[in-house]
Amino acid sequence: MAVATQKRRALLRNRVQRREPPEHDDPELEALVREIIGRVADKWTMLVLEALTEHGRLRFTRLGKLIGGVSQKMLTKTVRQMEADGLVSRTVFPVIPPRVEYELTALGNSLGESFCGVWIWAEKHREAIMQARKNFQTRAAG
Amino acid sequence: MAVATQKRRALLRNRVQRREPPEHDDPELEALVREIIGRVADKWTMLVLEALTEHGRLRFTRLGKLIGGVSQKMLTKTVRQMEADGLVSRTVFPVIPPRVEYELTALGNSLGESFCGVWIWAEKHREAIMQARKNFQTRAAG
DNA sequence: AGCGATACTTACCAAAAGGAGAGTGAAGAC
DNA sequence: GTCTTCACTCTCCTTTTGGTAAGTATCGCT
Repeated sequence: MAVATQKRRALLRNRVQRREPPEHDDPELEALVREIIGRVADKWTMLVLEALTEHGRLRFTRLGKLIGGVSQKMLTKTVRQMEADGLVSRTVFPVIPPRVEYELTALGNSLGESFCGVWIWAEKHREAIMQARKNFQTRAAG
Repeated sequence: MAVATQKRRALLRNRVQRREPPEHDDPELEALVREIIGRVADKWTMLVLEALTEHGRLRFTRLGKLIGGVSQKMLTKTVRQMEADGLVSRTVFPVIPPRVEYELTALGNSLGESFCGVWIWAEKHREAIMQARKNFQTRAAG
């Protein structure tokens, strides 16, 4: 067991160094990883992740304003799911009016770091993408 | 990934120093980046990305089988959008029966590399997530 | 003549996402 | 006594997503 874990760790390290996506040999594991990815690769989840990474601990309303364009319903839903997955902690202060603070857990923070590469990619390549879209448009029209 | 994190942190620090909240610092750019992220952080897009990263050039049907559980409709839609964004190239061979091959462009490859961190995160922390879910369940029940 | 292969497209339908707006509850300010 | 605040929750409604199944086109094979 310990040996297997070690082997697995080494494998992951190598993958990172080779910058290759993980291989999925075990179908059960693969399904699980996909389910996690599917959940985490969601627009609102990523925006909450970003806001909390940038601003640390936040109250509900402020979090919503920082994200912008999110309805209370969706914000509640997203943040609750993230709590269920252990990505954020939710602290309720028993005062009136209510005060609830959200903060990334260690797990949430590590996810934020992993997604960081994608944010940078988007910023870096936005012009290339816009150009690609234009080209596609004209090709489709012609 | 550590380098990427540093870069992002630096970027964020600059924003803070300039006293510009993210939603007001070039709203056009911000909106664009979010739109890109929203498009790219999609279940099927990520799975196509994975399949093409792992297996290189692929035909339509094989791509669908490798992803598994995707309908023709969604595969077509996803792959077309990725083509429009310049992430994949689509090569049609004028033969019968038709032969169409999909392959990542340089841009698509770089995105795959950026997402790599997320895949590894999901694999690495899947147990922590499962545990968090269990805890949340029992807490919600109690 | 009929079948299979391939990469789609289209029509139809169910489910989920998500927005708008109203309601809640209890304390403190006016 | 009414208003405000906050973090929701609930209902109603529209939009989007996505699955299923059928159709299409053309060639070679039998």
